[in-house]
Amino acid sequence: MDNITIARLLDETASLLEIDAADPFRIRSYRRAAEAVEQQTTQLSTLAAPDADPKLLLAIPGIGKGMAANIRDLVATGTMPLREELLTKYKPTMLELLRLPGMGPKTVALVWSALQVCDIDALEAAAKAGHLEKLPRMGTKFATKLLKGIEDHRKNSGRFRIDAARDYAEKISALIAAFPGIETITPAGSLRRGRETVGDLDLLVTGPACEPEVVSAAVEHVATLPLIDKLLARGANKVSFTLRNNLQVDVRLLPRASYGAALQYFTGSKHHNVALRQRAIKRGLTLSEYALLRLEDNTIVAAASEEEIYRALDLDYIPPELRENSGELEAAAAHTLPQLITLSDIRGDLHMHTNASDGRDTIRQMAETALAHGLRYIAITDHSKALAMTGGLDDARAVAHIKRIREVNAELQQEYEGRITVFPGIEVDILADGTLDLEDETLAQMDIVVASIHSRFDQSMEETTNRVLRALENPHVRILGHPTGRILLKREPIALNMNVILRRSAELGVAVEHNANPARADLNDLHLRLAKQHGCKIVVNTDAHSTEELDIMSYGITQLRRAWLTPADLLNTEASAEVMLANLRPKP
DNA sequence: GCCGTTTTCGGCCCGACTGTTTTCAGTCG
Repeated sequence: MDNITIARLLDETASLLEIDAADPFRIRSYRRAAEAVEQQTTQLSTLAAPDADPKLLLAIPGIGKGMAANIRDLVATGTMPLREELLTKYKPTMLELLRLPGMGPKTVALVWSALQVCDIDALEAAAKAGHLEKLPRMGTKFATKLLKGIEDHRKNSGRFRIDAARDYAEKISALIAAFPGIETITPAGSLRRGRETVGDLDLLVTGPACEPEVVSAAVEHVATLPLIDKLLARGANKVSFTLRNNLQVDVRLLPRASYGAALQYFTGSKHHNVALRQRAIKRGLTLSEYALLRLEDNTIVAAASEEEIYRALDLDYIPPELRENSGELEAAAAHTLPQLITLSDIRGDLHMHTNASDGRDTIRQMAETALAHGLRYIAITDHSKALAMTGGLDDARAVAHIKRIREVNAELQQEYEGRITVFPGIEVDILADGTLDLEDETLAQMDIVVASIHSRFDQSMEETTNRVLRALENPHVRILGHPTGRILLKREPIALNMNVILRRSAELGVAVEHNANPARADLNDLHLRLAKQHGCKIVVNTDAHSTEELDIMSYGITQLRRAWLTPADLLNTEASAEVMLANLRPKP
């Protein structure tokens, strides 16, 4: 049993305990343990083996005697007594109910005890039949909202966020690569195009072991991978299967000679490929997943690499992120494709948290990791007091925190000879009426004030828009944080008039943030293009809560590339911290 | 359940907001 599975089972047990109305602190122990397990780099199954030193498990923070016993049970038997006991009282499908908006553990327990409802279909039926309204503290409004939530959930489920998909792709690729004679494994499809979510995983495999006369052995290897849940299909050079989480994976093993054509074909998008094939036909050629052929005599024009295929069609190479048939073919023909932004263009990150609020690491740790990532400047922007659960800072603590940030900055400036600058900042909360939850005098002391919405996602579009507009008028606000408030796969974006907000941001010189977090991938390509049109200053930030999360900048870049953005379109590509700061809205 | 210790038990993040209320439980972050 791998760490991820152990973590998932512990986390599920925590949810079941919640439904069981158990001691909240006990529940939190299970959640903390799950997180701790997930972050371990060594496999716990070895530490939990009967002959292993029991101290090794206990050395992990968050794992005590009880949890160590749980983990040993999980590794030995695949389950544990508490989990089994809870599953006699509740159903595993109830865990899915918890993912619906408005459904917490108490409500899940209530519909179970009162109506024997334990899955989404039954809950939907109960809501439609008006049964929910007879329950305490539930009315028509709740039922309406719930039905909408179920609809959204159904629409999204079955799709996986790009970060999860990429993790699975890497895991599977490592297993496939173990077979001798396999050289290259490339994820194709929407993952390669950098879509925010993917429906299934396409993995293209090549190398000497994929040549037609020997490929069957490699196919056998893929078809017997240990993490396969259901084997769906197995052909001469293709294997399809699903993982336990229902993610479908299609693996294709192809000879080197046609790898480029296959990669092009399976990367898509469908519309891009249709347009590309039409272009081929106009030139007396035909494009398939095997090769670009001349129609009259079937001779191969190009097949081994994507570059030569595009070149043979009189096109510049089109990066996968642009392949949506939205003008990229015309631009490639006219040699006017933009020089897209890359990760190495990013020189600063202006939104991150430390252990002063809900982050995990210190100012110094964040700064040193940022430096190691090649950044020249960062802003520490912990939460303000309205976000109480994060330990958000009130005015006094915020001011004290600035002082610490300045001290650390002074130390780092000396140690690293000015290669990294740390700006003091805050992520201030935009309250329901558009005011901010800290005093202007406090904000005046910050170099970077990021204003974000964290509550009242139910306001009307007009109310929310006005709320943001009012916040923008505060002269201390320099960055509008995660503007659409979207939590991918979980919540719709806030209903607001982005056009108006982006226009006003541009007028005031307030930068708009593209949040790099794949969960919050929140300005979509349309918004980003609109922001560019309006002349907005755009920044891409990680919103990191730990040093590891500084890695997620790469996901933000992918989305910027999809929006055709170049380094010149971003503010935090500026090499000099001072120049970047001077380009932000001037301090009052 | 974990942790830290004053080795035996008390502390462990909490405020905003909603829908249903006539004073608050439940959800969310």
